[in-house]
Amino acid sequence: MLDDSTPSRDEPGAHGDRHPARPATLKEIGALAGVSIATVSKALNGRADVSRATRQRVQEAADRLKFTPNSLAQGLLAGRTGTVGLLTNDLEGRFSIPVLMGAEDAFGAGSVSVFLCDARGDAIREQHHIRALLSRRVDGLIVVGDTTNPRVPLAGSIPVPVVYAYAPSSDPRDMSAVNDNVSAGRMAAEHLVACGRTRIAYLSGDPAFTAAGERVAGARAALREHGLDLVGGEALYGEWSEIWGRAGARSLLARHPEVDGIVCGSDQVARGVLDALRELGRHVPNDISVIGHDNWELLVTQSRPQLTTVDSNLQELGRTAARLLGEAIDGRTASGTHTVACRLVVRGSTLGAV
Amino acid sequence: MLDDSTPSRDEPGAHGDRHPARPATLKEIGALAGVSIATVSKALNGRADVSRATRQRVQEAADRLKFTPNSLAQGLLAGRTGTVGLLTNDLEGRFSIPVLMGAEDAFGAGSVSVFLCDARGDAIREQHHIRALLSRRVDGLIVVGDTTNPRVPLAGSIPVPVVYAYAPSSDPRDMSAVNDNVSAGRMAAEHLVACGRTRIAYLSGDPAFTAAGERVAGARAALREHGLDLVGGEALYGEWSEIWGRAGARSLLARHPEVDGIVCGSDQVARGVLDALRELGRHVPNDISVIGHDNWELLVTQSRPQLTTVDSNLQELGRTAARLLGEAIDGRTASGTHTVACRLVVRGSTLGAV
DNA sequence: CTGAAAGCGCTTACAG
DNA sequence: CTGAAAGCGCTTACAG
Repeated sequence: MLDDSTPSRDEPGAHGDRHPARPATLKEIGALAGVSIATVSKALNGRADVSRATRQRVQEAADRLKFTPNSLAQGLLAGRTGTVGLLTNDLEGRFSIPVLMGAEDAFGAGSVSVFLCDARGDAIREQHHIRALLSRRVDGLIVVGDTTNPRVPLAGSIPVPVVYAYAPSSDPRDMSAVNDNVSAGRMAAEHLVACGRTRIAYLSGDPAFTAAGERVAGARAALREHGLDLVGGEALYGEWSEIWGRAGARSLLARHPEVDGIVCGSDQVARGVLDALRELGRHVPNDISVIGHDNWELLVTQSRPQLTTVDSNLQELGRTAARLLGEAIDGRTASGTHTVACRLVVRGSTLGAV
Repeated sequence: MLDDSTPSRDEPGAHGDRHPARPATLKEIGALAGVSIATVSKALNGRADVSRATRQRVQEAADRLKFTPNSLAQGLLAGRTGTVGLLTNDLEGRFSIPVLMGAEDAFGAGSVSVFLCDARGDAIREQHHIRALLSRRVDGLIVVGDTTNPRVPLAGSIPVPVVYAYAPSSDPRDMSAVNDNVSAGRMAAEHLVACGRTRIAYLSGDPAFTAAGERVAGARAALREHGLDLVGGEALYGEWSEIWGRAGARSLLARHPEVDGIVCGSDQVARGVLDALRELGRHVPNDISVIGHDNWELLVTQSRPQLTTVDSNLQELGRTAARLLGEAIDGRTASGTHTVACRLVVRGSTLGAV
């Protein structure tokens, strides 16, 4: 019988001996329950061949000692650690955290833990992190880009599966999980057309980003299907900023005052456009409908009016990356680029347009 | 002699056999170099008592096999894993990532790896993550709050040191690393006074946040030292949003048109204030100087003019948290609340004020 | 200077 | 149903 009145070895006063004994081991549980460590292991792992009575006795002893199995030892035996590395360059955490969350979901909370490493755009630091992660025997790696541009694959031969998220690997044989920016652009233009807009212009971002051109291409394709083309014949490129959005909108409206819809390459650009239109006395959405990309909370909910946008579903992207990685770890490799759809989020900047 | 012309067992074609043999072990290196694993271990770990010749032979063999030591095995022996858990509720990653970066710096990249877990404000999920982390035998835990409000300490007796970052633990005996919001508020007001402002108002954020009141208290203290008080006698509270910033500014200016400086509880509020002032025809900084808090890149660089603000030094906060945790892990516990200073960042919204 | 042995905490055949 | 033994990959006294 376990004597519950005896204070357990692991229950110090709340703030007295704060880090008491090292964690309990199978051996100690075995001693307390009067069985061998092999039996403790089986009992705790729910193996069939343990008597009910023994199993219960072991369980009680384990609870008494606040037993937590040592994953290191388990990992050493199993040849698998249940850990993955998430490598990012994302200084602001805008992409990494949603991707991390999606990955946690997909892996099933608890069964897999994620090492997050920020390389800060530094190749040396990236190498350090990779070495450390491999030394910790992660089962796989997710590399999150800070832009949608393809990136060079990790250097050297990595002995575990790697999935590139957001930014694909430039090697098509690698596994990548990315947004479908073409259909995102299509989605944006379709929505403006559905709002009854026919004189639609495009204010894009930095042309050095593949996402910029892809979104424009999608939008133009959609317009063509409706017998339309972009006002001015071309998208205007600048940078991913409100400043550019404001300047671009002024310039656009000066040349093409007839515009009744503007697709913006990002929410930042769109936010600038909204401010400029307000100052030009153009009403959104009555005179002009505006739509952005990204669904960046801070920008879209605080603008006047709130901004309709195309969400990148980053969390879903993370889930997809994690799923791919999981399959590869299990030997069912699905190489190549996997696409995650975006999602229209309608708000005041297009809603109620006449 | 090692024969370099023989392809090593670990060099598959770039995309052929992608995940070749499991990683090399000391045993394999020993076999290749013709020594025992004990000697391999000593040679690779730079122990003194190994002959130069042997050490070199071992090193060559290790390089040949692309040896990476198994941290799990090392951790099992050492009773230390060189890992810490970072527990956050920060959906946007705005705080977690800078804190993570600071922690990586303080720990020294490579020597410590960080598990990042997002509890998403869910106590159950937090428990799951803690169990998983303890199972992985992290050496310590950093708990990052998503607000500056004190939080309840982790439930149960955690067998490793815990440092609370950004949000302190409500138990003063715990280790916490937080901003000094009082002196941040003081800093903001001092700066406006230094700019020659004398009719200074305060537009705060959500009064439910301790940071709101602390910043106000600091600002008032600074003003009093200059024989000033807040215009209107009190700070105006609302929420942490541009919408409130716009509304608050209008209301403030209607009642106190003489205002020549506005301290804002956050950059979001300040951004709203800037927009409202512009629409009211008040020039910033000539008529009115405006200062915010947080130095949130997206907000401060895209506003008109750019926003002077008080940076929270989150990365430094992360370094401090990591340093505290490191000391606690080494047994040199420094309990209590440790404060990280903020930093004034001057931009156009106060610069050049007449 | 080198190596055999014990052991970190666990799991898994294999006997009993 | 239970346990002794081997072993995952490594480090560390301890002999030689």
